[in-house]
Amino acid sequence: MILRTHYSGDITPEMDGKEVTLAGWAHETRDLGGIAFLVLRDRKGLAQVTLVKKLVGKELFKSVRSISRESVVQVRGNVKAEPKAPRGFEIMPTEIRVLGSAEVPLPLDPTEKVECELDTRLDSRFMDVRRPSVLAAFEIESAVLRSIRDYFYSQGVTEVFTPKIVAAATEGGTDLFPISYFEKEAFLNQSPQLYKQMLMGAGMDRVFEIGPIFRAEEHDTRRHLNEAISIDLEVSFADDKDAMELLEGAVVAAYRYVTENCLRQLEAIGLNLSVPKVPFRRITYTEALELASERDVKMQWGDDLDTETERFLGETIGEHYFLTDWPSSIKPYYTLPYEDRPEVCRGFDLMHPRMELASGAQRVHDHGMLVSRIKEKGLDPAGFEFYLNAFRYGMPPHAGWGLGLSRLVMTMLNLENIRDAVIFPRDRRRLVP
RNA sequence: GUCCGGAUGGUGUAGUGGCCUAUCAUGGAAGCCUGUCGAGCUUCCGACCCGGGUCCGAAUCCCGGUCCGGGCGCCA
Repeated sequence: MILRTHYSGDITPEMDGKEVTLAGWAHETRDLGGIAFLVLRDRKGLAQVTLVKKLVGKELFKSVRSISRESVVQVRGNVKAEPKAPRGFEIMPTEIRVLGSAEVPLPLDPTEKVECELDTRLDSRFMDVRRPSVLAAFEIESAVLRSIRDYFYSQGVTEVFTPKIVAAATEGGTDLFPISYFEKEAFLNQSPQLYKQMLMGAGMDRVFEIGPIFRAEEHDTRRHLNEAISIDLEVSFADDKDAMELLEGAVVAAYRYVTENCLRQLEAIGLNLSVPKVPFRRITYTEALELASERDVKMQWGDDLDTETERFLGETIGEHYFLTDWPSSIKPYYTLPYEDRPEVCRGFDLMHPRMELASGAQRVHDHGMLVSRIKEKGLDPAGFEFYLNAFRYGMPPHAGWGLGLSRLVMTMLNLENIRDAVIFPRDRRRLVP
């Protein structure tokens, strides 16, 4: 049995006289002597419950005074259109039940009147999410996921799951978290990359996966976490240009869906969101260096972009853009080099002015070339056998990318810290809650 | 990892050697109040991160630790 008939946000003055039951949290109470107000909050908004002493009787009136802030309450009563009340209506209660009382003092202030540091908020995340602007960000994140899934389905992409527990640190580069797997050593996967490529060899043609990735790096910034959600796509019989179109398509689909369907949440955050225009600008790595050379001469062709250069490019360009044609030396072995100039490869990054959102590439699909690229990177092909086998019996040309969900949401909502876009973030220090 | 900054009631803060029996807001307790909507008014409650040192005297200065924030690095 559902304990409410309506959410606060669903009630309008036109429902005057209707009996409703609301359930939520005691956002605040105000006792004026002969009249008292209880503001009830649920996920869709606030509703004012008005208690007139003479109407509700001493008992019920008195009971409201004993309800602590943030206690869970159920209120049965009648809607009354009332111009003096917020949103033009109030609830005239016949019954108020406390379903879960809240202790005092609270670990933070859910009414958002008193500021609160991020660390304090994360320690009591369950209460932090009661704050309307915090809840709104996570509801928008859900909308982003929904819209991107819808977009993928409209493009004929199949959703898959690949293992997060893997045998070895086969991808080189970043640090993996080791775990104990019965009598064997295992790791938490840092990317579904190898698996989604194998599924191209499996003939699944177009796949996507939305799932966690784990990186054991010691980075400690506002835009890095050790556990993140990655939106990964891989498509066969397609090249890097096709993959970029699908990427900008997914991003714009998300922005469009949010602007059309999350008005209440955007208002709670105080954000006026506009949809970026496609196609996004394409800028080659070499062009980016030339742009940056006006200010920064430290960068040499072949270096990865440092934070300062990245920020300069963002400020100069001012909107989403693709960085293409990277030096092969700083992209992973599975990125396809250009045939006529192998020092440059068909890898790309999707950039927001504030940071990198996604990276992808046209992949190497020739078995022999892949083996030599692995060797060139100083890795041992023997460790990649399970992966390389998929390239020996008919692997189609393919391309794909991985997009950071939290970075997408963070940049969309202009959040200061990536932890504002993850309900229970895992960073260098935080393992609880 | 590294550099810089910080740690004061439940929460957010003021306070740069004595004026601190520590400021303000929010909150909590008690009371008044029939239209609040960041309600108002009265009274009360509640804090200097830990350890060592300097000094007649330390929230304040020094050393070490812990934790936190920001920058950079690291990051296919």
